[in-house]
Amino acid sequence: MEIKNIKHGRKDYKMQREVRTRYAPSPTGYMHIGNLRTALYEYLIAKSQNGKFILRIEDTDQERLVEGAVDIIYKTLKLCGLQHDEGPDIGGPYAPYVQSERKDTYLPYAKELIEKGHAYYCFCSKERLDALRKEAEEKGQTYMYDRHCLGLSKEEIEEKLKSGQPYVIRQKMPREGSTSFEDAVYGTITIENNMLEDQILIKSDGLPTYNFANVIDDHLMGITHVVRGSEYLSSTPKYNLLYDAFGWEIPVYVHLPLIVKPDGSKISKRKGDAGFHDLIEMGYLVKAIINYIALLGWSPESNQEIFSLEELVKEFNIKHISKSPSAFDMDKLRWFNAQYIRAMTPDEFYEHARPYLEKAITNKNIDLKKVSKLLQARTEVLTEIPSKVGFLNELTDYDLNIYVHKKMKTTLENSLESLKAAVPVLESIEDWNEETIHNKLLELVNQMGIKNGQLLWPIRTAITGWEVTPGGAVEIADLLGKEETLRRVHIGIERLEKALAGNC
RNA sequence: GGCCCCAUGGUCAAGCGGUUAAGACACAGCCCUUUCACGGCUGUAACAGGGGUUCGAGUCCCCUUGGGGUCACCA
Repeated sequence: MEIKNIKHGRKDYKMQREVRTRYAPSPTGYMHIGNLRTALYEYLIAKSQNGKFILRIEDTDQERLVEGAVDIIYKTLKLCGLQHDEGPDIGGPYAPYVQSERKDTYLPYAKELIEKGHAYYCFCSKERLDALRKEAEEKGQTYMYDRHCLGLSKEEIEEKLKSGQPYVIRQKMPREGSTSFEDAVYGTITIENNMLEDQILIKSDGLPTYNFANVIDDHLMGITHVVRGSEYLSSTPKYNLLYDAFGWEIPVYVHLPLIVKPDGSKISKRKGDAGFHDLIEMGYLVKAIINYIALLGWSPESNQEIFSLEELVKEFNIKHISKSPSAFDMDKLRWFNAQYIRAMTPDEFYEHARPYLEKAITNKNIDLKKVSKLLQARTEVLTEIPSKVGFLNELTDYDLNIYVHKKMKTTLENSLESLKAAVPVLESIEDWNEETIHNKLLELVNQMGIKNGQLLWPIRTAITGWEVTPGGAVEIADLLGKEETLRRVHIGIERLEKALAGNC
């Protein structure tokens, strides 16, 4: 009862403490979409409680280091607006924030553990370990370190140390009982202690393993909420044993469900799955990506779907994080992207579309801004722009059958009539713009006593040569200009006449 | 294989013992309309299976099945 009260008091204290989360990537050069979401949630958890978001680089595995990877991390966080409050590039009260630069801080803690009886030196060679592993495998057993070095006497250890024999430091796990912990999303998790291996804390190169460094650094840096992927769920008891051995307060754990591919398998760089930067290159907007992944594994209380980062900060709540893995759905991302495109002002969209338009449209007479207006409601992903505007450059050969449209009630014959009738009307337009073209053409429709489509469909067909185009006859005629429009209409007339004559 | 976790339409998901089981994407149809889009409306579609508990179970418990994670001197 008393203990319970103490714990309770501690919890209250914790609630008053400043919330501190950390994003702790290892610099391997690829921004996995799941990692990004972890960073996002860490940011949201901190910011929604007026806390701090810290960036820490976990580079204790020097073999996996990738040049420039840290810059990718900075760049991505910045692009996404996930501005950290402390980190290697901006410093902070707990610097340094790169684990390789904190190399010397870990060993003393490991030694403290040895003194307390929670860890021990191990001099086993890689060969011996491999042989052990192989043997276990052949017997169909689960390999676990046999504690060979636990029995070493103090003298033996001294001697080996003195002779410079390479060593690691292992955590000594309890062999009986079980360890439970509370996860903010998964609830209580219990694992039998005999499932816990005497994991390595300090590697033979003197650097700590993740398993050790994360505990030391999280404590030293005052991290209150440890947020990470659910793959760490089963090793969390090991970390808690460490916290307990040191007498440190255990942080709040927030394990996140995985993001998987539509077929349920996990996303991997090796299989060529798209990372964050690939999505950007594919024409997706940063804000759309953030919005989408925020909703992959978390849901707001309302039915709102479109969220700015600021709104997410307001709405985010750990309680609504789900436990089951979610599939990354490109279609839905596309939809979000389209939503963001439509929400832009015409000028904003133009700025985004311009690079694509400039590359795709070689016809210098075309007003790109007008094209951009036509495209905004018809674009879901920026990269699809080029495929929609080719007809503006030049009129290519087209199948005359596209003049025939059932719903428009157009045929080769009446298309020819319409085009012929349109020529003098178009020629008579002095001030060539959408309004004048529109008015004149509709006037003609009235005169001819036909439906709009019967005149406009053939014109659009003649001046584009495409069955489907962004914009109708009027907009496109305006874009092409009077001369080019008439030139293309005449080509249409010629080709239709030829075809009809041939048929008779 | 041992251990851990998960399980509502094709996908993302709401739901906290009593609901006609939301909403979104995708799909289909209709409307708008000079094509295509946009927009609007409508529709198809789900509680994995079996046992309990309860007056009553998607909601709680157990089993089965399925999926995922984890078992490194990687994180």
